[in-house]
Order: sequence, then structure tokens, then C-alpha cells
Amino acid sequence: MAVNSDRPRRRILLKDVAQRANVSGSTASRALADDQRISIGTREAVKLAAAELHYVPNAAARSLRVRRTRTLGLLLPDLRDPVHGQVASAFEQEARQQGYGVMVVAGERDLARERLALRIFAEHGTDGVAIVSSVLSPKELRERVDPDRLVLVWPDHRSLPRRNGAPVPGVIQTDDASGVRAAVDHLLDTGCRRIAYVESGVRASNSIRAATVAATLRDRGIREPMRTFVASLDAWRAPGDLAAEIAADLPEALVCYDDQLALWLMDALRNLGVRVPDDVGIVGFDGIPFAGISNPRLTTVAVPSSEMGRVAASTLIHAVHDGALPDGVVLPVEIVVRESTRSLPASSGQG
Amino acid sequence: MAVNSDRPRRRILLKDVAQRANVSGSTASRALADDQRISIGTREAVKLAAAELHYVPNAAARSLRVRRTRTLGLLLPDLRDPVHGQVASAFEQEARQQGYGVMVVAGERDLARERLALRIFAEHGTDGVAIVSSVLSPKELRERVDPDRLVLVWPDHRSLPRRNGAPVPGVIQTDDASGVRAAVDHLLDTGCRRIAYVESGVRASNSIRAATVAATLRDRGIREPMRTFVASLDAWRAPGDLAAEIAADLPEALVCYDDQLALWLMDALRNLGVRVPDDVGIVGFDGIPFAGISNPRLTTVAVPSSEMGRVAASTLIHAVHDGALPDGVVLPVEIVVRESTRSLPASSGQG
DNA sequence: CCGTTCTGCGCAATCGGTTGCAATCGGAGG
DNA sequence: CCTCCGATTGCAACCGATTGCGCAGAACGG
Repeated sequence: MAVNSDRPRRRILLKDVAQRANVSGSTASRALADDQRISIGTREAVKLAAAELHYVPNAAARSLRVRRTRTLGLLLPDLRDPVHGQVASAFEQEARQQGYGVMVVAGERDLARERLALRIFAEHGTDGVAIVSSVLSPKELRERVDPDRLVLVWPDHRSLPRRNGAPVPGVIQTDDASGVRAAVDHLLDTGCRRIAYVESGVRASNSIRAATVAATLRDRGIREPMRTFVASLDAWRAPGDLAAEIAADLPEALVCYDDQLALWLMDALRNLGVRVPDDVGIVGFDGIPFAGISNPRLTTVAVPSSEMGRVAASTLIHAVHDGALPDGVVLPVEIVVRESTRSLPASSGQG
Repeated sequence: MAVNSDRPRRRILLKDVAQRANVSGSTASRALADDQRISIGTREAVKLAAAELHYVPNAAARSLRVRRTRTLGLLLPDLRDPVHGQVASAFEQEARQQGYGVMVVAGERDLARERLALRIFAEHGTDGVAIVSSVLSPKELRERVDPDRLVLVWPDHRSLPRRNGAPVPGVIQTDDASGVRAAVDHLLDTGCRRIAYVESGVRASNSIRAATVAATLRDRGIREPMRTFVASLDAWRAPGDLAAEIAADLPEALVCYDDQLALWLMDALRNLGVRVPDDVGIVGFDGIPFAGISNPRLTTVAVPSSEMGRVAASTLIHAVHDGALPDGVVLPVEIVVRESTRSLPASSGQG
């Protein structure tokens, strides 16, 4: 028994497998791909040899020849926030199940970083790219990556061509408008009238959510104007100012851009002695897990984050296989009423 | 002007760049790599040509020849939980800055999935692999991936060779013991005696944390035995049973495996009418952002998650460049006292 | 017994860069 | 004027798989 087991043994090549199975490299290749032209016996012999040698194909070589990498690119703003984590998780899982690897980069809402990400994807030749709410314009995106291999996961944004209603190929959206409408309706039903919207500074302030709050109020014939607050860029920063500003002239309810902001605001308001929901009702958006165990538990519009990731991956993979991008979808959202908003009045004699 | 701008234009190759710069492919290649043997003039001409043509090198071809992919693999249990999200985020950022792409897969604490992940990494020829608290044994890990290209991010676990104290090459750990000790000390200082530990079912129950709680109690001369509870596998599941079990014979304080569990327990206990910290103190572990805005805000042992990810990436990259794995580190943790534990007694005349 | 058709397999080109080695050129040295 | 040398650049092999095409041998029909 010679030195053998601990020398940095050379990587096993297809050639080695072929040799062990007494066939040529081409036959080995075809056998492993289950090519019907290879006799069943040979196929099994090759597979056996491959298994015995722990053969691992070299993706670079394969990709070079086949012009496919079985790799997907995922660009999102931030891996730390619960929603994107959820999306990334589902995306990766779906991709993995379909035999794809995923290369992820967090763009941090920065133009240069996002462009770099796209370049990285291009170099590595990802078969497709999914982008979650980029700061790059959809136009630039489509310029930089093959539009037929591009999926946009685009919650709440106006700059998308033909939004809502008709599904746009390759675009995954959520029905934010319905969600916000339901939230505002709920607030109105519990007797709130003076409702304000709190925008997150990380967002363009022309969000559909803000607009929908205003629209719903108008439709329901509320005359008090909707006030709008906007939180500083980083939701984890000291919220003092904003909370104080709000507390100075407290609305009856606050609709927040998302749960993170809502939770953060609840904390800041508590600091100021403002009680939720007694003094002010709060509703969030996203339905992150922590919203369910905050104190008080947060009323929110739950978004199917996992579903978004899953659908994004599977749409992309279809696009890769079929060459054409499947229609996008607008995923439904759901309001979940918890403790941060007042409960419905026990059927007081209205009218 | 012929059809030209909207036909699916062929991808630009190095050859094209070379042609435009009137040099050979080899020269172009060297020029782009800033090879000093190429005259400065030629180098710039080539770079200019490359820029004008928007040349993007083909990573597959390069990797095939160079046997490097400038890609790192990251295997972690779950992209959804805040701690791992943080680690992944920092890891990706550091890698990107050093010119590496990262391929991530969530192993979901499943043997088969983790093995698959390692295979994916092997096929894609990642230059290095970082693994965050795997369910695979370190031994198996080192068998399946080149140990010189492997970094283990291993919070709280016993199965690691030579843990604590002396840094193990390629192993990033946190000083859990100190953290837990500080937490228990704090609890004792606030007058708690009957202290229980709550283990998370997702963990092997032989965690260092559990052991340290017991040890600290013993060292401080506490005679009441430490009780241990263990939470069901998925921390987001209905906590009813566990909370009820705990409430039935309430300890004075609860040390929880992590913040998620702590937060979740606080919610469940609140449901039962148990007040924190008046009826029971609670301390978590990790220092996730939400721990800072829960109600009551959670006392916790903060772990430098970002630092872990960053260090993991940079260690790995060093290993790739130098061929040898740098020493690992044991990162410090820090207790942050908030509202979920009683405050220190105002210097009562002890002893 | 010979020509045809399959069946099963192997040869060699190919994917797009990188790199060892040789070639070329101008100028210095003899 | 010839040789030598260093500075530049080009030729061609190579990385490891996939695949079009052709070939051998078996099976089959007449």
C-alpha cells in the first residue's frame, strides 16, 4: 500500500471515469447524461465508475462548452431585513431544488454597487437574474442584462411599465393597493378619522402605499387631510425626532410603510408615554414574524415574501428553459388585525 | 446603416478587443492584466478598446485555465433568521469588496441538503467555503472540502476540536461562555436565585451556553438546581405548551438560548398574564435588532454577527491567496442590559 | 453470401480565455 | 558589419467537458 491517501490527490476528471469504465471520454459524458444512444449496460458501468471515484464534474469546463452555468443571480437591497431574507431564502431553495446555484449580492440601494453586481453576474454568466426593488431604473436594468433572462420583484413602485392589473412578463408584484385599502378601511371601521401615513426614507416617497391611503380616505368621504411623515433613512436609527413630531399632534392612527418602521415607531412612542392602540393605532406592512409577537402585537398587511422568492426563481428557470419569459403575477396580500389597532366597536347603533 | 443594433448581438470576446487594438489575443489578455512586459502604450490601447466594446470576460473560460473562480461558497442554516442574515450580509460585502462573488445555500439543518450544498460548491469550483454551524461533523466537512480552503463559523458548539482559548486555524467563534457568565452574574446581582435555562430544540442540547449557566451558578454558590426547558424545534411555532410549563412553577429568571426564543417566550408569557421582568426576568442571546425595541426591551448578550461574517470572508480570502489558513479568532461578546431583567437593587446593605 | 440498417461508440473540434516559449526588432557592443 | 541582449509581442498548447459526425460490427433481408 503506497502513499496514496494523503497526498493532495489530483482531482478526478471525466477522463479517469472513462478509463475505469473502459470507454472513451465522449461515451462517459453521454452515459452520465443518460443519453439513450449509449447501451444501458455501459451507462451503468460509467455511473458506477463515477461514483466509485467520487467524480465531480467541472462546471467551468461544462459551462464554457454549453454556454449555461446553472447559476442564477439574485440582487437585493439588503440581506439583513426580514422580508428580503425571506425572499432570498425561498429563492435559493427553489433554485436549488431545480438544480441551480444562486449567487447573491446585496446592492445596499447604491447605484455603483448594483451595477457592479450586474457585472459580476455577467462575468460569471448567470443564466438569469432576479432583482428585488433596485435603485436602478427598469430601463437601465434591461439594458444591462438580457431582458429575457430578467425577473423583477418589485413591491410598491410606480416606475414600472404597466403596473397592476395586467401582469407584466417577468415582473412579480404584490397587490399593495388592496392591502393598504383594507388597512385603512379597518382603521375607519374602528372609528379612526385622523389618519396619517409614515413613509420610510429609504423609499421614493411616491409610493403606491401613500397614494392609496389618501385615495381610500377620499373615497370614504373623510374630510380631514391625510398627514404624511417621513422617517430618516435608516430605520434603526434613533427615532426620537420623528416620534416627538408625531406625538406633538397625535393622529388617531398611523399607517406605516412597513413593519420595521411601525415596530420602531411603537418603541419610540412608548418612550414618550404614548399608548398603542389607546392613544394611537398603528398598522404596518409586510407581516414579518416579529410583528406577531410584539407588544402590542402589530396589525399589519401580510405579504407572501416566500412566495415571491419562490415564484421569482421558478419564473426565471422557466425563462431559461423555454427562452421566453412567463407572465408575471400580482400576488395577493392579506390584512391581519392584531392588537395595535383598536378593536371594532361592538355594533353601536350607527345611523 | 445596416441592421445591427437590435439583432441579438454576439457577445464580445477578448479576440474582438484584441482586433480593435491591433494586437494578438495573448497581448490583449496580458494588457488587461496589467502585465509589465506589455508596453504601457499598448496596455492603454487595449483597455480603451475593451471599454469601448463593453468587454466582459468569460469567467468560465478563465476559471478553466486558471483553476480559480473568484467565488466563495457560504453554507448556513437559514437565511431568514436575523443573525444569519447579518452574517451573510457582511460576508457577501467583504467578499465583493475583494472581488469575489458568493454562492450561498441554506442547508436548513438537514444533512442531505448540506451535503448537496458542498457538492454544488465543488462543481462550481468555489475557491473557498465558509460554513456556519452545520449539522455535519467537522470531520466530514474536512473530508468533503479542502481543509485549507474551509472556514468554520461556529458559535456555541462542543464538537469542535480544541475549542476556546487557543485559536484554531480557520475557525471563527464567539466567546459564548463569557457572555453567558456575564448574563448570569447580572441576574444574580439583581437578586435572582432560581434561574432556569431554555434550550432551543434546533440545537444539540449540549450547548456551551447551558453548561455555562450551570457552572456560573455553581461558582457563585447557588444551591437551587438549574432547571432546563427545551423549546420545540421551530421557534415560530405555537409556544403555548412551553410557556405554560414554565409558568406553572415560575423561576425568577430565564436565560434563553437566543433572542428569538426569548422574544417568543415573552409573548407567550404575556398571554398567560406573566409580567416581565416583575414576575420573571428574561435574557436572550445574539443582540438582534428587534431585541432593542421589544416591549419590554430585551436584556441580551450581543454577538458581533457582522464581524463574524466579515472575518470569515477575509480569512477565507487570505487562505486562498496565501495557501495557508490564518488562525481563527474568538470574538468577544457584550452583555447589554435592558428592561427584561430587574434593575440592580439601589445598594441595599448586603452582608 | 452480400448489401443495408441499426446500434453503440470514439475522434476530434470547440467553448474563451491564459501562459510557456519562441520570434522579432532596435540598439548597444565588439 | 555581425552578434548579443533586452524589450515586446505572437503562436499554439492547454484547461475539462460536450457534441457533430463517422465508423465498426451486428442484425437482417433477399
